[in-house]
Amino acid sequence: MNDSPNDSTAGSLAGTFAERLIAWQAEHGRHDLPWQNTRDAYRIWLSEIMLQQTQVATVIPYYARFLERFPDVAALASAAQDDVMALWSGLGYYSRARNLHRCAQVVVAEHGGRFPADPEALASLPGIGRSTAAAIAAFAYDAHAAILDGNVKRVLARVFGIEGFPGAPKIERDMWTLAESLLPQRDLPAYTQGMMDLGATLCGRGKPRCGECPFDSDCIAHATGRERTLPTSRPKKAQPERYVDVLVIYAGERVLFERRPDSGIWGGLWSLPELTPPTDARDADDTSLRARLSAHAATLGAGEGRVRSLEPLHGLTHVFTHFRLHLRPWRVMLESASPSNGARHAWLDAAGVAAAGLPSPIRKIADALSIGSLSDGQLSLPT
DNA sequence: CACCCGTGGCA
DNA sequence: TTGCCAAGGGT
Repeated sequence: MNDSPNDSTAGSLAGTFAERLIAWQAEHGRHDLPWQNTRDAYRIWLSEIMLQQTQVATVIPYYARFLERFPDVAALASAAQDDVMALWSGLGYYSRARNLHRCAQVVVAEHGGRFPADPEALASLPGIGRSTAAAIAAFAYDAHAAILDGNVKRVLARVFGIEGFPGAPKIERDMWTLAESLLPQRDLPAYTQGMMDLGATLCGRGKPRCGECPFDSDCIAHATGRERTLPTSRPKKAQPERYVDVLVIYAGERVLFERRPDSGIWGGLWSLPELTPPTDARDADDTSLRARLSAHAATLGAGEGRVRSLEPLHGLTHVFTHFRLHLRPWRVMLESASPSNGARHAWLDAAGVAAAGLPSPIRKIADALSIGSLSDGQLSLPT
């Protein structure tokens, strides 16, 4: 189409972009990832959700465990949320797991258990946005739809010399338009996989291997020596520090856990009771701080006056994308457990802790204290 | 539109 | 050690 000598570089390249990419993918792309070589929309969907903002190597073991436990959409739809969260525990971005669960229920209830083939219908489901919808539709149904993930943004920014942070709304709009314009009329699965593979292998963030790239001679970034500066990096922002005291409240062999609300950090996971210290009372020797922690433990665990001991444990820092969290665990020994703590609380033994979905740093604390070291326990938490 | 939401690997 | 960010979506 655009192969006349008068066309711009981008126009000329655009004419052969897809066929070059598809040829490269067949020869050098990835063909044996666990979620490839299937047309099962459920398996494709599951992989796409897990792969959102998450690297392939991290996803692989989670994907295998998840499929074994929930082999089809009906099994997932009928699962308990705690079981879903437990299998997702450690993957991060836990709204993905809650949306995944809800999506499965919607697919069963409103689509007869079959994922829709229309990208727009897919994108209306929980946890599926425009790019994920296009990936599912292309891989499962050969749909003519463009993805725009981190890989594609990097490839487009370099090959077409696009300046500006790809997360900025204007740049992103332009990239969507470009991505749509480059789509081939056929071989959508190979093309889509090729975009992902090129961005993940040759055209990676660090040192792109331009000598092996099918666009070597036409890539603007390569031609102008901008491989390292494109795509434009995200504007820096100061990351806040947060501090939290967490209570490891023992009553005999059991430890008190509480379920976090669905919204906010670690939504839907089981965690330890926590208290945010006042800015002027972060010292472990602060009398008012210890009194507050003790009172909170007593209220949660056993009523006033039943706290036998309170001692600070070794702290840790957990780094998030958007802030740093300093956790200071405290060991609290109670004389006896309160019989009722409500639906948001549970006294867990080692097997219960092993089976529960915990945030990573809380899992670290539990491991350090040898809580939940029995790894074959069944999940038994209140609903 | 701006911000929120995890974790681990790697330079 | 610190910075960067990966098969993004929701609000």
